Amino acid sequence: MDLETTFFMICAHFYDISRPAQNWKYCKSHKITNLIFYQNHLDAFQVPVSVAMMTPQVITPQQMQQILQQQVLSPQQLQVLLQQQQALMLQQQQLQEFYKKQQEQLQLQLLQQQHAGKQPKEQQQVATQQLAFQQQLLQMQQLQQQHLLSLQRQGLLTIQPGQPALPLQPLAQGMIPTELQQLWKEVTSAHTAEETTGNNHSSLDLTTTCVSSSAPSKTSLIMNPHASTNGQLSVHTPKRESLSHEEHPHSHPLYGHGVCKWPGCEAVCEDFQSFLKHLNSEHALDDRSTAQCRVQMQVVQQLELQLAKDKERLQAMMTHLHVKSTEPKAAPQPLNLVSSVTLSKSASEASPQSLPHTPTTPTAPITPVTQGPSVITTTSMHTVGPIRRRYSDKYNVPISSADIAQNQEFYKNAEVRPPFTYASLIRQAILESPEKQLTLNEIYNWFTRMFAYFRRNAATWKNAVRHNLSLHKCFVRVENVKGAVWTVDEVEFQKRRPQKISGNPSLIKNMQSSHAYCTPLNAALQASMAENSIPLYTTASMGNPTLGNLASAIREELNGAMEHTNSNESDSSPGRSPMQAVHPVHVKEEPLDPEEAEGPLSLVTTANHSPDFDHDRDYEDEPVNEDME
DNA sequence: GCAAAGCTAAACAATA
DNA sequence: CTATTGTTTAGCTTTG
Repeated sequence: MDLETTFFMICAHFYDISRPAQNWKYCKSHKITNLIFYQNHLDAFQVPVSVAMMTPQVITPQQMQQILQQQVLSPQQLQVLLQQQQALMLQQQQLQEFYKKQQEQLQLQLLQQQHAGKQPKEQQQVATQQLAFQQQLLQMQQLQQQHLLSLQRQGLLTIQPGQPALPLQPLAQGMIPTELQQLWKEVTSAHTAEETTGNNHSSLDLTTTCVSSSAPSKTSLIMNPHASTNGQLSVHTPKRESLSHEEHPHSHPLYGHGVCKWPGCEAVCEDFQSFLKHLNSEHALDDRSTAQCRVQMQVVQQLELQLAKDKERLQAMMTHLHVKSTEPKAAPQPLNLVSSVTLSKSASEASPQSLPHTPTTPTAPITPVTQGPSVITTTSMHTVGPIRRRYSDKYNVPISSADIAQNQEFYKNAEVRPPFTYASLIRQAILESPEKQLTLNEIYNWFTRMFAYFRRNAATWKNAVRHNLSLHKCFVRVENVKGAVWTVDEVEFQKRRPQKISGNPSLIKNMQSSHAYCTPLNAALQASMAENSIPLYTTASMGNPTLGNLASAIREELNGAMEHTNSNESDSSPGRSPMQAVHPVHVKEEPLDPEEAEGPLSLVTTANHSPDFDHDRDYEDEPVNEDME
């Protein structure tokens, strides 16, 4: 007896052989497939390669997608990455400008010198000078980097804790090059001054530069909070005052957890007094301290700049999305969408103060994804192309009308792969149709209409749809006058679920609790289900579409839960799908199981033409018209 | 480690 | 003849 025959027989035990051929064929083919595969390729199991942590500076769209979907990073980390990207771009721009300026200067110098003396020798000299100057510039830049790096190592430039190894460069180099240059010059000159003369002359330089700074008030705030009232900022005395900080004995910003928080210091000070001593001795007004201070100033300014920019951007995003989010019907639940949950979380945590309207609208469409190819997030996420199940499938199975309906705006506009299986989506498409039946083309249209993601790679997903239709016995092909349509055998569909949902009962709970506000409905549904007559399509007769969807969700969850608890009761239960009994149309060649053919419920007939499905018809204009042809 | 479920690709047949 | 629709197989990954 060969392997296939053996398996054929085994499968016949588990699957009703009298069912349509596709039922057990699936079992046979798949199991044999797997068995043969495992027999022949035992050594070929591949360990899924987990994507290594990307360097923070370069994020490919794929990685971005993965980050978003896998919740690898916290919102803060995402924020940081965003900042880094911005800083990098800024840096590039500024570097270009910087070089341009230098070129102009050189040109100017050249011209001047040419005017002064026109001897060719001098021209050569100028040329060499120019070269030397350029080299000097390069050197200077390198030194800047080195210096900043060393500052980072010393901890001079502190980074928020919890951030993943944030490199300094993006931030520091985000500074305006001229500023940086000057900063570097001053820092180095301070050092050299220290080395050579040891005097404090450079501190005077600091004073002048501080006073002549473009943002004196800001500077004063940073240097000394008390000096803000001082119109004429004098660095020397206020700074000393600020450093002594005697007014706030135990809340010195430079003192915490018994450690001096001076950048790069971290000296342990047992009490506040010793800290003050340490502060006055180690961090007195000298060249080093002032230099460090200035570095810190720059960092803070840069951060503020970044923050302002990001705030602005976030505000714009939120405004845009808020407008959009008012479009869909009341859909206040982000539900179990991995991506949207993550995103909304990150969005709201990123800078809550700039979002006056968000706290009250935790809507699913809080997505950073706006339409149009100009927006980074959208495009970068979809350019990934066909993504293979990056999403977590465990959330797929309990797909419900509510899941899709409440997030439909999101998926309509964002080319994000919906975290639902093809089977679930097909079922949803069919159930949303007024007749509970769709042609293949109508299903296609539903996909493209409801999900931006499916506006790409049509060949792939259409093939998958056809594959699913043929493969899963929950999809029944029905010959119609117009041709063939597909319907859903709800019982078959539900049958598949207990396996998956069994491992995750908490999911059901969460689901139910998340819909706690319709508890009465919940109870009613439970009651109705307890009677063993599952009112599969009663939602259609409910007035409120949202409630209907919610009820549908609950019912489905309960179905899953119940089927899980009393195993295969549904097999013999009268709660059979009405689908099979409903359509008078001729069913496909294979005769149905007589038991199944007598579906006791015919609720669907009343629901079929319920006007309440009109809200779904918004999305069905096209296919309906197309079908008329 | 295994089984089940899912996805993608592709071959192929039937049909419009 | 071509495009669409439907079926099936295969190979692979993910999940429980």
